[in-house]
Amino acid sequence: MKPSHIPAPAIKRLSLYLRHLEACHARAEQTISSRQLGETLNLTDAQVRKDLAYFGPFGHPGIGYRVKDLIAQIRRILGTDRTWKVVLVGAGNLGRALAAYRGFVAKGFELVAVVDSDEAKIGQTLPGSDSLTVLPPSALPDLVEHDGVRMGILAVPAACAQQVADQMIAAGIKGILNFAPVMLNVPDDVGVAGVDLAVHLEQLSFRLRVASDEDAPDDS
Amino acid sequence: MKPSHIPAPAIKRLSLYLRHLEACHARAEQTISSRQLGETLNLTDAQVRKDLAYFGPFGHPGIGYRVKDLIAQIRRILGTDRTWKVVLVGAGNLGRALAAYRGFVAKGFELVAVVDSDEAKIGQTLPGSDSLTVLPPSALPDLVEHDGVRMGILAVPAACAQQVADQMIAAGIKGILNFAPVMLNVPDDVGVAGVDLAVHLEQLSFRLRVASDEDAPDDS
DNA sequence: CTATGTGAACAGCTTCACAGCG
DNA sequence: CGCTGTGAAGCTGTTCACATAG
Repeated sequence: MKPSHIPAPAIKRLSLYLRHLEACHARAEQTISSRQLGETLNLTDAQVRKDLAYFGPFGHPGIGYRVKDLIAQIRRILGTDRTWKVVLVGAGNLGRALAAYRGFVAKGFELVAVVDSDEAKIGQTLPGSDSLTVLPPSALPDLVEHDGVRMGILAVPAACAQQVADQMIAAGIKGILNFAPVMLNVPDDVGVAGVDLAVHLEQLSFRLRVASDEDAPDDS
Repeated sequence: MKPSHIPAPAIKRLSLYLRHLEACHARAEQTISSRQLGETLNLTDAQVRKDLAYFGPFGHPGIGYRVKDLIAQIRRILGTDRTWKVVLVGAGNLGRALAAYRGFVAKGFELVAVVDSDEAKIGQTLPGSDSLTVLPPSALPDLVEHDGVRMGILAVPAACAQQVADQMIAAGIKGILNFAPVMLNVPDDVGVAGVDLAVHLEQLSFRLRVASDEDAPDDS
């Protein structure tokens, strides 16, 4: 039986396993052991086995995991065995880049629309993307109801992020990938993942500061 | 005395505290209690106090924390009281957007150079940025030694990410913000923070899949 | 003999509860 | 009183060690 509660970090690692498994599959490898899968990602073999065992007995004692099967299983678990339609909200610098960035297109996500509240941008066609035209925010409800969009990427300035997020939620969007450096307030049934560049850079800064210098360590 | 080991999650929250404190400062608020600071970020007051107390007794019993002072302290802890010079490596879609994106410029980081190995891109001037010209990878050692660059943002295709990271490390870069969907192999004295869009989207996908209970619950 | 799946031991992070200070 | 700083308790996630299967 599966545990009712699965650690959040385990879900994150599932994505990493999938990434590596896809690389193995491309190299035509048939099976992989928990040890092999773990050492690429600096994890113990026990960690890998436990993560996978949360979801089912996918392995074969004495053999390991069949790469092809495990890919299919993890995709099913993560929900990327289907394709999720995604709307990009915000056509500023960051938004335009994300529209042109194809890194996630082949991985179960499809960018089907771009929305911006700036009158001047509405109607523009974004270069690099599949000729996506910038739509007004009023198009959001239709995208959800008619086009089956469930997820949105939020790439607007911090000052209006919460307000725009509210519009997205009101339209029926259930998952938001937030690039604005603010903590979004959302209902329980809406998922938020935050990507804050400043936070990441600050983490690095902290590591470098303690590693390299100690001219002014601090107090006493 | 301060504990020799500080939990990594605490460092991450420090960035979030800083973000909120800056907002408070902009609203001319003088002091803030651990409870107030915590409830904006969905954290307990004890959590906030413990995080801050790892680094020193910044609070004042009966009053709380002085916003201005705490901002200065956290900046000092994170190392963003100085400005870090950053090089962007990779002038593709994502790289160009990051160059134009000003979200982190005012927060202690300054983009001073852009590097790409594509001959066709070298010499180009990126729009939106401060007239940065794309340099060849051979410029990296000079940027580190002469210009004081310590950190790099890696925005190149997955296939060459490790190789390019090795060049950066060889040049003396000590912190890498990695946008490529691969696990980088680096020495202990180099810090890596990864931003993987596919991983984040997959986390959302998982949440949505389980939230919207469905047709094929799982295995047997 | 190899490699999985898993209860038990362990470690690390968070919350609690209270002493102490303004 | 209000609020911080902090040992102690509690909980969650990771590692260990072994039974089990091929």
